[in-house]
Amino acid sequence: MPKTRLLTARAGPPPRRGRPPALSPWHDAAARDAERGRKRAALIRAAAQAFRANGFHNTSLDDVAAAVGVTKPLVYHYVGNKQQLLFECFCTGVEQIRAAFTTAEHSGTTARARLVRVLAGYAEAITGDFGWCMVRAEDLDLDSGLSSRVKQLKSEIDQGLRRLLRAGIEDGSIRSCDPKMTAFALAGALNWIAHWHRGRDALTPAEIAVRFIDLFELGLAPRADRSGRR
Amino acid sequence: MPKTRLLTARAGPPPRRGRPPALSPWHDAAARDAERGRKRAALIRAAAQAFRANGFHNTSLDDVAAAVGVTKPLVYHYVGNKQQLLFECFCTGVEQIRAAFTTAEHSGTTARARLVRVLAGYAEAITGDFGWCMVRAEDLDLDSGLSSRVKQLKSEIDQGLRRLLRAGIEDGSIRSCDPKMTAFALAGALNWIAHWHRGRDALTPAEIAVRFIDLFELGLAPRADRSGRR
DNA sequence: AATATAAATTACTCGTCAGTAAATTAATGA
DNA sequence: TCATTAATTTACTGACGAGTAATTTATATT
Repeated sequence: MPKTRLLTARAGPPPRRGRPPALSPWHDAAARDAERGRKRAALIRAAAQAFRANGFHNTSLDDVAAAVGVTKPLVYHYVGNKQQLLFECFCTGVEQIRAAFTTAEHSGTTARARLVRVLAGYAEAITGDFGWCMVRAEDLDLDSGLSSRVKQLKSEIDQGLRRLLRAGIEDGSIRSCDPKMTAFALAGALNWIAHWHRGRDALTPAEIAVRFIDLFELGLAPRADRSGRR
Repeated sequence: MPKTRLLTARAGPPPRRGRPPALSPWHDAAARDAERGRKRAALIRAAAQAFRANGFHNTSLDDVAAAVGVTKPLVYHYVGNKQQLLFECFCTGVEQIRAAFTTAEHSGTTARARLVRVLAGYAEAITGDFGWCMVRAEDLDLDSGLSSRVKQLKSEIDQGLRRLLRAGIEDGSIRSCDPKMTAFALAGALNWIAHWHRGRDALTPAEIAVRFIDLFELGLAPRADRSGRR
């Protein structure tokens, strides 16, 4: 794992880089804040990668700090503590999935078509850096406050899937089924990708999604009809 | 969680219980071995329950020992170390899934029917005490020796699913599909049950399996034909 | 009875790691 | 140029928990 070193190792603020600094204090303050945001994000991403590679409990904050070329106390400077760090990873991942929902919401005619869009975006998100944290991170590792927020976020995604399923049953694009169990099955299959997918896998996330969706839409049993074919 | 206390807390061998001891040394030796086996199994089961409840890293061996009314060093007496304990939990769970395969192997006419049998047994196993260990235990927590054995066992299950899928495509009971991705999707959906299922859930494992299998067999898209209907 | 062996305990060691206190360096602003 | 604030470090504490040594208690064997 190459050290990304997006954060400076030397003490003090980072050297100005690129264009010469405008003297407006406004600009400077904004730039500094942005810089801080970028560093924080880099830290969180590095943590997510380390957690995925070695697991949460086998990753020390020293490891995370080293991965980004920095020392542990700085981690505390950017994010409260280890739990918080995991939580941030989780949120970042969830955000991607929410984005998939909002994108799909306003696209596609039938609810099934929208659902398919969501599933594709979902698969993309799971294979990303934060997929592991979203899926494998245990809320058992978070104390009640953060744990319940995680459950809340997960539940929202679940509800989103169920809603689409119900809508599909309404508009006739989806066979009548138990929305709760079906949502669990869909999410489970997709989440599981985080367990086996590695960067150098034969299939791209998009290709994986296509095959999964084919199964979900058409099922294993052969079809005499052409219904559901695109 | 009530202490099961299947192991005695007093020092020394357990008090003879039930029928008076036959004096045959043969019988006694066998009985002692059996007793030891039962205690070992109880320990492993208690560990699996604790791991599921609190996670592997949040469960100390003191916890496990206490759960069974005993002290830590005895855990080492029965099983090598913490990793080994996790590994044993894993194996116990896998054994149930293998049983599902062998049962299904000799039943059902079409490969799809056999697959459905396997999936039902799989779902049962996942909801059991050892489901969590099978599914959520990270091989990252095991050092290379045990880790590779775990991977081996998982792979065998995966291959079993793929083989059934290929057989189904051959005999026409399953639509043509990518066996690898399909096996991943099926296993993922089922494994995920371990994440959300709790003992006091509305549906029994069997009922869950029925709904999952319905989705897998028939898909989300409405069917004009009756193919695949039972 | 005496000895060996197994079951279980108490009481310890030792490493790791999350989290913190205090110091340092640099930039920003008056 | 001086003071303030942010970024970053070094050097520490304190707890927890895996694993072990030595010991006790009971059963089995001769």
